[in-house]
Amino acid sequence: MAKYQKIIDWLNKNIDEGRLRPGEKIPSENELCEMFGLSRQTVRHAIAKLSEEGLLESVRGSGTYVSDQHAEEGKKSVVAVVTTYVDDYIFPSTISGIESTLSSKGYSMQLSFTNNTTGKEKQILEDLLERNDVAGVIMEPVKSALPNPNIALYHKLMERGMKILFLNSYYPELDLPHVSINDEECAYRAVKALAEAGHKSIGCVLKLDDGQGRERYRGYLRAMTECKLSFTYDHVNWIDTIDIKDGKKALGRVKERLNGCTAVFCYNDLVAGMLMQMLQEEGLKVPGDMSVIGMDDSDMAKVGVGGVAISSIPHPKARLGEKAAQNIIRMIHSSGQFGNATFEFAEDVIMRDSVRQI
Amino acid sequence: MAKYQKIIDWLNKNIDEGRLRPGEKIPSENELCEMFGLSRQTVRHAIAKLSEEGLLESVRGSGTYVSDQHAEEGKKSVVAVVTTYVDDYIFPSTISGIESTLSSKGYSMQLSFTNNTTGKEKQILEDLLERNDVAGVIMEPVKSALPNPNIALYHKLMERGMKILFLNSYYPELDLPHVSINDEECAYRAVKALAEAGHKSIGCVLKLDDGQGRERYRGYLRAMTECKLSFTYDHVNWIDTIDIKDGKKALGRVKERLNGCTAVFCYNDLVAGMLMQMLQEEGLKVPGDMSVIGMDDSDMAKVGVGGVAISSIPHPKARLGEKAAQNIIRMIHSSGQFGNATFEFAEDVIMRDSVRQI
DNA sequence: CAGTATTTGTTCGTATGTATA
DNA sequence: ATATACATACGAACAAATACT
Repeated sequence: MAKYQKIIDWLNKNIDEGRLRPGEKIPSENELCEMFGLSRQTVRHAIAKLSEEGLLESVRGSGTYVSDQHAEEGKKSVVAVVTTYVDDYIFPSTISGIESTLSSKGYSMQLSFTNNTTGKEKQILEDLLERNDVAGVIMEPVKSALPNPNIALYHKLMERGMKILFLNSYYPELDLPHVSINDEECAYRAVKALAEAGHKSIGCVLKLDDGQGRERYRGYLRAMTECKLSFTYDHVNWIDTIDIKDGKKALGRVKERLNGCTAVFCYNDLVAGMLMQMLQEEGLKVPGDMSVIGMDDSDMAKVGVGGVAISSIPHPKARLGEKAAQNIIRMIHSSGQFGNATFEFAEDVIMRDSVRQI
Repeated sequence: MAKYQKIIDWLNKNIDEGRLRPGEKIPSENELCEMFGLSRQTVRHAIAKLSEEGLLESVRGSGTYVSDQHAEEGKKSVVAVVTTYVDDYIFPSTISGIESTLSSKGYSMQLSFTNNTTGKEKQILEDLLERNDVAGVIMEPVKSALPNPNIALYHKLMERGMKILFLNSYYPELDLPHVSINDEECAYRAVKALAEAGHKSIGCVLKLDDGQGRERYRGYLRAMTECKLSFTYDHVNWIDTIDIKDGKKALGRVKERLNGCTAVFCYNDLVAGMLMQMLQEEGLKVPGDMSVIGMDDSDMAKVGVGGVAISSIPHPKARLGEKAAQNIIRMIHSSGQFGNATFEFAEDVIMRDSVRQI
């Protein structure tokens, strides 16, 4: 190893461990020469290297000082925001909430999409590893219910001190904070609302490839158990993202599996709407024959399908984004340790036409 | 001036002026020593400085080479995208189109919002001036119909070689390319469609504070002239962004000014929808008493107001974003000169319930 | 305030090691 | 194998800015 590298290591170590604090003067070149038994040229080479990195700043006639943290933070004013894809009704508000909060605190936002594929996620994470101007990441997990092949990359980012906050869901393998809705609690409230309306046999249609589906399933189960309703796995329907795009095809099976149910809890309003449309086309009435409840309180829920407005649980949208941005900024400012930045929203059901009181 | 600075200047000049091309070997350290009559340390110091900047790369045992352009571009792989605000129906698709195209070419997207205020625009432009990792900007103008106080900042950016492409509209003061819909042509087609349906007295409701309103007004005028319809300025209604948020209040005046019209061309579907709602509430029938045509082909147009689907001109949304991203990349790659990167989309009217055939 | 010591900035010279052509 | 060219390292000197007495 080169001799100057030893000086670099020594300085790095002392700065890291707090023996040399920001603004403090490091030993003079001649002192370092004696300490290491090296020539001044070599010492100067080491100092030059660290100065290039911005860790040290020399003042002629005075000395060499450890850079202010502040000066370093000024350069790292970008927060990367990575989401899966763009939907029309939640994404715009959330992203707007994130951006307005970030920009009011002097940060700019870099936005990427994973298209919900781990390949693209990998590419984005590798890019983040190479960049040194990104202070933090707000990340929406990719297929968070399935084992993720990019966990090692997250660990690398964490080792480099990158602040990471998950949005909407989280990877159980990583001990990192998240900001999301409390999917379990929301699902619980939705199903409980159906039970309180007098329904005994309640099915569900959930998404299987993200953690939100998993959590909502847990909430469904808790409500069913607590309300002492009989639970049959026959009434549990799992669909995935592709099914949602295909639409009716995938929902054909669903109708059969809801046989005997008087109510169904749907993953979101989009699924609820598609289901209602299918039921109506087959001559069944909502809520007469089947009560339906969704999530997100989208425009579709308000307008309704076939004139039947959909009961739903509101999504905090803009507030979710603001909270996520606030928390990533807190994490960035607090060096090393920070309080728990996890936050979960839970809203109450908005009852509309699609649920029948028995 | 330090002697090593002379070497740096000489090298910079030769690289700038193309005498030393990317990939080429610069004179060896010893050659430079002789050329400048300086010691090898001094020459090495100069080379080290430039290597830190990424302009030179030394290979032990071989020589020092001018960095590939490619290696330099690798660092400037951020495209800033600045839009006014987030709406629910055009923005998501457009931004998604931009991001997917940028990311497929190895660029990442930094997104900011001006909230349609010149103050925020100024702040963003100043930030861009300080940053040196941004290769290009896709910019949606702020209130593009009014004189812009930030033109000087745009000139500064241009002087620094920043590639700038405008989206949706443009500043007439600046000779810069834009990607947008052809507002003039689209408005022309919409109004012509009304004329071809037999309408003689056609009004309009347009937005006054952006260039799109101005262009659509020109299209309205051209259609009226070409179809030899009588034009009265009484039938021209100007509203601004705040009116749209206020909703009905501002449209009260509009109804009076449309007196005598049998059809009206609206700035977009949102305005068309609000107008239709107001007319319906006052007992007037669409299209019986008044035919309405909008723009953007939003969900609202498809679903309709009071069961009346709105005729509209489609917005290319995702394609607009893709085109903008493609063109900014073209501009970035072509050093200095580039072909005209301006592109305008023009779509055909989609006729629905809201226009009556006379 | 002046003078001196300290500290970094610049430049010269020299030497050895190591990768490449 | 040799010459070339970069990488690392040491020694020395003076200049310029700062700090201290």
